[in-house]
Amino acid sequence: MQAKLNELFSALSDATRREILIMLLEDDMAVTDVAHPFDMSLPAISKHLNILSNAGLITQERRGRVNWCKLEPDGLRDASVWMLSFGQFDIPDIEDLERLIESHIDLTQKN
Amino acid sequence: MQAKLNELFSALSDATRREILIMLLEDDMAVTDVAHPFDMSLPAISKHLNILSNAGLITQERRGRVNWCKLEPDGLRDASVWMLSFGQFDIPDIEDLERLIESHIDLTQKN
DNA sequence: ATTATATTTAACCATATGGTTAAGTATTGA
DNA sequence: TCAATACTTAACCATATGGTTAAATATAAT
Repeated sequence: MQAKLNELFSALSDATRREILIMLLEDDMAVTDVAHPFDMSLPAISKHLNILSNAGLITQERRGRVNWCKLEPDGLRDASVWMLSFGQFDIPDIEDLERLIESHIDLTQKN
Repeated sequence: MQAKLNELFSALSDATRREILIMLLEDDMAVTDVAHPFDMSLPAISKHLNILSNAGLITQERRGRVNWCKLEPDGLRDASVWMLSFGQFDIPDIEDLERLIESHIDLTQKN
């Protein structure tokens, strides 16, 4: 369990990977399309996608020569449970959530 | 903001640091006492505590020669908001939370 | 059959991370 | 004043991480 949490939080600790997750909120994507907005080589993105897969945050399904990347909605669950179990911080208010969701949308539109 | 989230998730990606946070749920602790249950040198723990401080997850207050470590309850907030904003995963059920809180208690008793 | 597309694998590099030991700095107690 | 306590800082080391380019693989299109 600790190893799994290590992997999860570690996967989330990189901004590129978090952006990829946000992009995948919109829709499933091919690896090349995931790579497009980033100023980074395809192999680099491929590595990031592997890390996200291993952490259980996405799944990849190859159809023909295209590898489709798809958000794994329950992937964040364990990390979320771990954090909420602290129960020490104020429950994030709705406005914070809304502001952040907006910013996700801004981001996906920009790219 | 991305840099802050990097720091936060990165701080949480290490099992030693997560255990320290759980220990601090019980009470504030001196550095030496934090170090005690771990099979690791004091400087190593000191580094971990710095990382937790920089991530905003704990605060340290020196009184005399003792540096008291204290959980920063709102420290997890930003990371939590980020994760909840995905809103894609099932809300963690109460039983999961309770089971995990129990396991935290077991852990602090063991040490 | 050949070429283009989509992606991964391999080899490499610089920097970051997590540990160590040894030495340094305050503060407290005898 | 001298020694013990509670740390932190410095220097170092091995391995991990995040990037690169070049080559390999598999499928699709011509």
